[in-house]
Amino acid sequence: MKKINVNKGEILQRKGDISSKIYIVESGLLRSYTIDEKGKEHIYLFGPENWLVADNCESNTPCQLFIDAIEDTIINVATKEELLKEGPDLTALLRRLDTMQNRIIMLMSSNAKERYLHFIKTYPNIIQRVPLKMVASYLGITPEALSRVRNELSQKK
Amino acid sequence: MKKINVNKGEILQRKGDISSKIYIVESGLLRSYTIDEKGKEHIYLFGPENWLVADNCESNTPCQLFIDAIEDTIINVATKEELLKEGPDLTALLRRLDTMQNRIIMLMSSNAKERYLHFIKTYPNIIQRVPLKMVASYLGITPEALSRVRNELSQKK
DNA sequence: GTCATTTCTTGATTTACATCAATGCATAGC
DNA sequence: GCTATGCATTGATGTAAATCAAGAAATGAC
Repeated sequence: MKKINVNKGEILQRKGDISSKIYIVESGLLRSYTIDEKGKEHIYLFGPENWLVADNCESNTPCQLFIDAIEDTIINVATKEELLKEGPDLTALLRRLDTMQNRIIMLMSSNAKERYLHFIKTYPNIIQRVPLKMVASYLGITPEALSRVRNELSQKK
Repeated sequence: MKKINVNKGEILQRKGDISSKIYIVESGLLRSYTIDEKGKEHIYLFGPENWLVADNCESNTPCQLFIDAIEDTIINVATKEELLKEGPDLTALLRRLDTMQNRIIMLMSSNAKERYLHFIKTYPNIIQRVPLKMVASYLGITPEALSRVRNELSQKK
């Protein structure tokens, strides 16, 4: 488990890499994302303080996700093997599954506005720290659509 | 860890239940799903042989998912506490995370046709066993949309 | 400071999919 | 057997969000 500094913009892992690294964020902000065949970027996860960021690819298979730093970030790096040996943090693992479950349900049942409202409620601190286009990418909508949703919501107040 | 038989149509768990049960499918087919505020059903997971089906809700918080049997099914039931004590199957847990990761990426980047093609490639045996409307529900599209996709694909051949 | 690049917004248009409605086909119950 | 219920398909219409395009505003480089 090695502590390292990552500069804003630095890429830790690329899609296709064979990597079994796990990043635990101490401070700063990471993100993991894919780029699809049409060249569109989709953010899979924001990794703020205390989050664990990793691709779930099996050992020796190519990763699906890019991981980079949105802010200057301090992380602890471990290999999956190390983490498995020490006995992984089950609570964290289950919380992660819970996050993913919520995300899937949200993606299947919510429209743009509902997704945005859910996001600002669940991650109130993230929205201040990233450009809106990244929020849109996380929500699975376009920046234009997000702009209109936000506009509509501010009208109402 | 108790082995029980479940009849087709039987409901094992309802949304809102406080339950920490985990179902490991020995034979047959379970499904977990939610019903949103608009009354629409969204299938979260199909659980065929050897799959683990459970809600990831924390202990003593209400579940989000319904779980029922699509076929007559034999399952092993454990509580989360039991499973944690015995040391859970980490490989299974990671595979599950991988499945969820793929699902999220698919939901964000694929249209109806791509989702369907991905589904029949990934779960070739499921499609024979469930009504198409459940496949549609899993894919996050309507039965009508699925019907049109399938129609279009069969034209091409 | 200026200039360049990226981000955000606004409007017009298009498109994929949902919704609504009707009909055909099964399967199950009696 | 017949009737009822659920499932699948097809067509017509509606709609949320994508796409395309152009400016405005913010950010960063020098």
